[in-house]
Amino acid sequence: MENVRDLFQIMTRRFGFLNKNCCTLGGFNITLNQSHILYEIDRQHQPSIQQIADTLGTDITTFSRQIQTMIKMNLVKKKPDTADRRIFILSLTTEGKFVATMIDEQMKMYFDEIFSHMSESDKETVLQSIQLLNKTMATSGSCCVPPQ
Amino acid sequence: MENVRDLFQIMTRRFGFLNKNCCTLGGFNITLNQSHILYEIDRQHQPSIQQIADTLGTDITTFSRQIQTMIKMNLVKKKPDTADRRIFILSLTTEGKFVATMIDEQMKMYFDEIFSHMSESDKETVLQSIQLLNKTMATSGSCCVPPQ
DNA sequence: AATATTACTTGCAAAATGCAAATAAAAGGA
DNA sequence: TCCTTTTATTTGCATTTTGCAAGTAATATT
Repeated sequence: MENVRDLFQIMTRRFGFLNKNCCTLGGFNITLNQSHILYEIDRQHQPSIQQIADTLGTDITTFSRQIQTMIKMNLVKKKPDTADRRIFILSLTTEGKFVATMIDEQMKMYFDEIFSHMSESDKETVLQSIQLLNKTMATSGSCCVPPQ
Repeated sequence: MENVRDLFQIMTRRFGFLNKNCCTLGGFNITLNQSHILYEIDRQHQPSIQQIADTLGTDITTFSRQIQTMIKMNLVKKKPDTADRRIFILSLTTEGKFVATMIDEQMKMYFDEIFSHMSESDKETVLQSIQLLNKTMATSGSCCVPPQ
């Protein structure tokens, strides 16, 4: 058995490549980072700029500009919160949602391909393992959150 | 059970944060990217510049400059290959090796912390799952390699 | 009402990126 | 062998990305 860090490093690198491939596929040309932003806006419920920046561990001033770019690209919208006018709520435009969905389907295809080389019970074990790992990392204090 | 992509996305994000934390800890101030470069040079046997760039999926011209920076920082050395003088072999300096080792130990501590919240048999299952996953992704054609 | 905090934006200078082109060495073909 | 092609690496250059410091505007606290 290789050491633990090696296992994780290799796995996350491969997953990173997979993610990167999905960005450039199918004509739309977005960066890996933009793909992650689309993903998070799609996932979270009425997220603010600050929330997504925190989730991704990106500096807020940098993120502010990344959003400006994506608004110009017509992938993302922002509208002021009705209750607190300092806050801007992010959402995907129709085009942004389309791109996010395309990427999602592409990722699903890749995963299906990977897991097609595994028995159903192995697949089950692997997915449950990752789920357990995520749960454990979530409870495990300061180790797996953005710095500061 | 959440969907597969979500599981992976969350896991790799957490692992990314963990990695990032290790860069800034303990006084040395290197970027996440530099940490990955140290890791790969340490891991591979007499790697060339091209090899590491390929492993990390980084553009060769960008990588050439990243290495120049790390040589100036006295973390990395390069020396021409004796057999093929186009090639430069990378290695860590004493200081680079020290930093790589510190990061490695820090990562090990984090992993120990995470897995301390798990039963020994769960830990075993999780690690074997990741190993299986890596093996499967390795054989599974074009899906998990750098673009082009 | 004055002060502090929070959410977000902009100025600016530094760093990182990648394409095109250059160099230099090795490999392959006639 | 000479000529062409390929490979490994570097540099020029223009663009993009980054993050700190400082700003605005709105809410929260005192």
